[in-house]
Amino acid sequence: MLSYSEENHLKAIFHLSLNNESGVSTNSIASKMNSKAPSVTEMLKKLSEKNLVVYKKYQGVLLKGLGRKTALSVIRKHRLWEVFLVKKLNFKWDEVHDIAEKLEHIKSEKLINELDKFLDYPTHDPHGDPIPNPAGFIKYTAKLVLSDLLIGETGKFFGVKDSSISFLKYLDKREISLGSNIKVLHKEEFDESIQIGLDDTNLSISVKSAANIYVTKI
Amino acid sequence: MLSYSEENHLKAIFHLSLNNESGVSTNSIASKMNSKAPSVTEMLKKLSEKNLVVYKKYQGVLLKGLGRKTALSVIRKHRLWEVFLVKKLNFKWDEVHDIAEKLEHIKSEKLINELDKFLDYPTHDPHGDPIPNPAGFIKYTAKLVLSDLLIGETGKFFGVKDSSISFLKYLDKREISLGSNIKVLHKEEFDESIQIGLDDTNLSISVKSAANIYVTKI
DNA sequence: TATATTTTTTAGGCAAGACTAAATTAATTT
DNA sequence: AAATTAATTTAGTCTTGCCTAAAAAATATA
Ligand SMILES: [Mn+2]
Ligand SMILES: [Mn+2]
Ligand SMILES: [Mn+2]
Ligand SMILES: [Mn+2]
Repeated sequence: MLSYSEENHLKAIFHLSLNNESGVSTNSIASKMNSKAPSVTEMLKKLSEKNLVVYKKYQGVLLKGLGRKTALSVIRKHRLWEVFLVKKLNFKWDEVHDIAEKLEHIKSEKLINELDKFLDYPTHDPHGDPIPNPAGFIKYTAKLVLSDLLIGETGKFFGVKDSSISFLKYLDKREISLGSNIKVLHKEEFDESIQIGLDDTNLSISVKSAANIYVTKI
Repeated sequence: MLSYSEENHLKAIFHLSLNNESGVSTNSIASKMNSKAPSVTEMLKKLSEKNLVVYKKYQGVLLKGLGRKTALSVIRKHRLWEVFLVKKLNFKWDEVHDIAEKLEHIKSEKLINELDKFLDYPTHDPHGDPIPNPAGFIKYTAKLVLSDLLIGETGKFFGVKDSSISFLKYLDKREISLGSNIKVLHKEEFDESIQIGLDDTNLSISVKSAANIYVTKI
């Protein structure tokens, strides 16, 4: 049975390896986990010992079969609990992450599969991230970002890249919510701000914001 | 913020103090927690330092205001989660305890109060134990046990004293479930077994079983 | 009441998971 | 190709939570 810390390290490695197929660095893990490099090194040795990762000194780390499967199982739990909190317990999408960080470590096949059923097999969490299936298969959507759209194009908002509380609250305030159709009306040359049309209202957002809004072109 | 172990010790002290108002012994805590006396002694010092318990060497321990409140809050979470598992996720009453042992330590006022609301403010857990309210008030029912009833009397089954998996499964097999009306038909002198009537069926159970079935006389 | 037994505490140790400071290796610059 | 800088690992330490064995205190018994 893996410890919370072991599971969290596997999860961090999984997320980081999506942008870095060649090997995840010690420092990047430490920074993602708000810990320090020596703590990570020690953990990598242990995970390697347990055959969950491939790790060679100074070379970075990658997940092996069971390590990857474990990471995906933790992510599955995390996201299903987030759905539960939002759909059943009236949480806002900016309130669920920290609680899901704890819930994701409760190990019970029956618990998570019954929860999945109870929620009617959701495919995405409240931030638009896909939920791995019980076998650890995860279905990604091609990641286009609002700032990639050209003037005149419209995208459907399906997820956030940055899911920090401040960004989520910012989107709430502007009533930009998952599923909205967003049309790019104009791009300001001066400050790169983007004019968008949302239902019947128009508003202006920064490139930085636009770069954190995943859309599918429609 | 208290650790899981601190919360578990407070909970153990609370449960033991119900039968022992003068002070809970180190050994009784160790035995309830499947740990050893020196571990308990150490924890009692810490809890005492934090002003959660009254502890004097060799004299046993009792909860103080905040210690008691914390214990009740953990018990509230435990029992609400058990209700959730049975009522919403199709768990049997013998399958919920271990998972609730983990869930009870997740600290979020909003989480537990929304869960309470979602479950429609249940008053008892799946084993018939009362759920403390948010303020830590707990409503006990006078505890009469089936073996206390005289021949001819009928009791309504409202809880189990022993909630071990084996006893719960035993009751399931015999279809003795919470809410049933149980009539004492006969007490066998030879082996002290008790004949009971349940709906339209009669069956025989041991005194030991009968002594673990809480009833209210009707 | 003195002795034996039981209970509890103290002493000392171990493992997990974190840290800082120092050493080592790798990568980048001059 | 050195020299400098950056990244990583090693060494050593700390805290929490557990343990066993030994000592001390309380309780029971003769
Ligand atoms: Mn999250
Ligand atoms: Mn986590
Ligand atoms: Mn329970
Ligand atoms: Mn517990």
